[in-house]
Amino acid sequence: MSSQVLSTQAVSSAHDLTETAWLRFLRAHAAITRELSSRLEALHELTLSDFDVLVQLYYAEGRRMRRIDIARSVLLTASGITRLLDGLESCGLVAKERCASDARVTYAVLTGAGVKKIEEARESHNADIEELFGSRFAPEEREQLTELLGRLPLAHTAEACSA
Amino acid sequence: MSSQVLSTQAVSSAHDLTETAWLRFLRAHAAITRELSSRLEALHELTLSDFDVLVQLYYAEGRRMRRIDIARSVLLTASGITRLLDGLESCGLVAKERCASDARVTYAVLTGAGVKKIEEARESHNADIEELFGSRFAPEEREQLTELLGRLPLAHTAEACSA
DNA sequence: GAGCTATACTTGAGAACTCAAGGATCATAG
DNA sequence: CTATGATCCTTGAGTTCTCAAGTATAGCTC
Repeated sequence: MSSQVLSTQAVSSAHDLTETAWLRFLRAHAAITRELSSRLEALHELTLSDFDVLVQLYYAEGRRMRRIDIARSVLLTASGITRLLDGLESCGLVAKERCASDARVTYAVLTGAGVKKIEEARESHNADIEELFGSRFAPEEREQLTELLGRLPLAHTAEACSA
Repeated sequence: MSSQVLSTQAVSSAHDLTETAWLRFLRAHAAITRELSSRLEALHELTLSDFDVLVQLYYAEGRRMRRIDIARSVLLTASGITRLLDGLESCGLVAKERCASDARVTYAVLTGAGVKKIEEARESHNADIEELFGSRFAPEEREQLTELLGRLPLAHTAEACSA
């Protein structure tokens, strides 16, 4: 790490290489999410997590999901989701809905305002992602990168999303 | 995103590809750092950020750095560093040191205990990184990945580290 | 149908940040 | 030498999470 690790030259053993790659991964994540979330906040008053949840709901069947499934798909804890949805509910973007067959679960449903919001926000946000992330790579590099990243642990996401 | 975006099959346009790659990047980061930091905490009572700062100091000249430079290299704000170092100082891993030539700056210096701590922690932590991240890739894939990640915005890290 | 365990959700307390503001020192320009 | 502005650091307040504990419901087993 430090000087050696982030400069390209000192890359030598397989081990240092892993360290370099990991450090770049970490720093890039910090730098990009910082910028993305500040833009998202400024333009749409949404957190990156808010946005993430909204998009999950947007694509879900009936634009509705169990809270626990949201938690798993965006990698937050159940209690994190409770608090996050509290916010989105008080903004009128999401509503609660009881489940007929299981009284333990409450669905989160996207409201009309929520749909509108996410459609607006997605435009600028996708452009930002393209600028800060995607545009760095040629088409076939994108595929490579996507494939490589796909080998990393994604926790429950893959399962939750391949359903 | 959602179903389409994280499954490999629905990958089609360049745009969706960027979205997929970005989502994988985000989720992988969440999943890996969660696991890494829980192991680090359990074995060594260190945060991922603590560790990061400690390693930066470990490799710095004289094992000493200005707080502002630490902030830039690990991508935290100055105030975040103040609080983080407060913790490390009260654990005796790091000490303050006045700068002779500039009274505004206080250095953070790694103590003997700090050196020992980081050398211990690095062993298991590097193994964890290898397990959760590096081991997913063949040697030449590591180089590819490292190169690709190097094109992403790393904020001040590159400058701070190439010095 | 009584008890057990598992699941879904919420809540209180606390960790790890951020931002905005303030204090101290430095560097420069007049 | 003195004002001006930049830089380094800290602090108070607020945000967004987490973990642990608690409540309520479900389903299974005997």
